[in-house]
Amino acid sequence: MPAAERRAMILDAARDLFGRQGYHGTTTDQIAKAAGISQPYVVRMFGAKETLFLEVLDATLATLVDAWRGTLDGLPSGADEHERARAIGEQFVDLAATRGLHTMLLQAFVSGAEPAIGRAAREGFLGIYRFLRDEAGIPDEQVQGFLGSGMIFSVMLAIDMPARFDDDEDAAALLRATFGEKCMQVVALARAAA
Amino acid sequence: MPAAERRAMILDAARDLFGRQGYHGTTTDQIAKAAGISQPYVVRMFGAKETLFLEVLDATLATLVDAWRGTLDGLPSGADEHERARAIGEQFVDLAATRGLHTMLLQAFVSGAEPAIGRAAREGFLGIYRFLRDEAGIPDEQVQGFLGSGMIFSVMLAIDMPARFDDDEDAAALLRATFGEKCMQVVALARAAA
DNA sequence: GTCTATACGGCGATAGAC
DNA sequence: GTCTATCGCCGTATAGAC
Repeated sequence: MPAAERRAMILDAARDLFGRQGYHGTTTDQIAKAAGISQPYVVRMFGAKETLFLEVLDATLATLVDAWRGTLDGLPSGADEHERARAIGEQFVDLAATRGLHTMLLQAFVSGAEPAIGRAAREGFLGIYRFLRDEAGIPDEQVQGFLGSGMIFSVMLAIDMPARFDDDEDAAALLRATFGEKCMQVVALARAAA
Repeated sequence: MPAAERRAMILDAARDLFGRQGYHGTTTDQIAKAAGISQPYVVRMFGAKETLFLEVLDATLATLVDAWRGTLDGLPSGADEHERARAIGEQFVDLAATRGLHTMLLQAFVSGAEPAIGRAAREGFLGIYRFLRDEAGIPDEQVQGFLGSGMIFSVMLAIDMPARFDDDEDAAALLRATFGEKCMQVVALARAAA
């Protein structure tokens, strides 16, 4: 198999595993097994586990921003900032289909104790902010609400709250409170991705 | 030293370290050194690293909820839901003085791959929701905004964004966008805690 | 391009003394 | 209540063959 294709497979498997278990909680052997190759080959291909994590982070951010660009391009040119925010907000939720995307970002944000990861995570967050401000044209007053709802969605995925919707009354109430009318849709999407 | 006091010291040291480095990224030896005792004694006292993490999580949630109760008690009895939300929101930021509190919670939320931690994290999140709803009387419509801004604050601490306020224009813009008027105060608090 | 074998360090946990 | 010594496992990384 050509190296480029192999890399993509490894990056996909690694995003899912790093997203669920974090940087230190994931072994290169788990990633290798998920990608169907040997552990030393994973290390050989990326040099070190940390480099792999950083490449996964870059790829994940690129996937997110590319998807948002596509969403904005598909919008009628007269769309105002609320419509744009709503559209990319929905796209963010839909990206749950890309397994591990949201949790991978969250894991990067909490792995700042590794200096290189901390730098990349900070820079990645700033890249998202710049995109919202400069490309999506979201005014600063709306940024907090947008980022906040994205964070809540990501954390809900991380703690697998949507799985408890049917069994736990409070879980259902919380999901309704945080996602409002879109609750059922979000829960369905999250479950399909899990 | 009496066991109870020793426990409290270990729990404090562990909260800080787990908060910065996560469950898998923190060793029982680091915690022992921070608490000034030997590594086997840490394990002996809590049985296992996982038990220690779960106890730290419980203690951290208790600290948060107790602080919030105190805040609500100090409010004039006529305070409406917006005043109550504002008061406990400020208290949440002030709790940055309790080193590692916010990041510890975040770390618990992303460590759900360990079954016992996942359960405790989910239950902890629900406990926070119940407190907001039943004790603080925050209506469901306000819950998303409240939780969202709390998440953003916690993530900003985790990636050490406040430290970049002076040097990075975009970091400053992001912090202003997410914290508004309270930005300077929040940045100062976050830095004092770091 | 991919594997097997393996070195090496580190970590959680146990044993047992004081 | 607290320590030292230590076991055994696991994880990353390297060497080197095919």
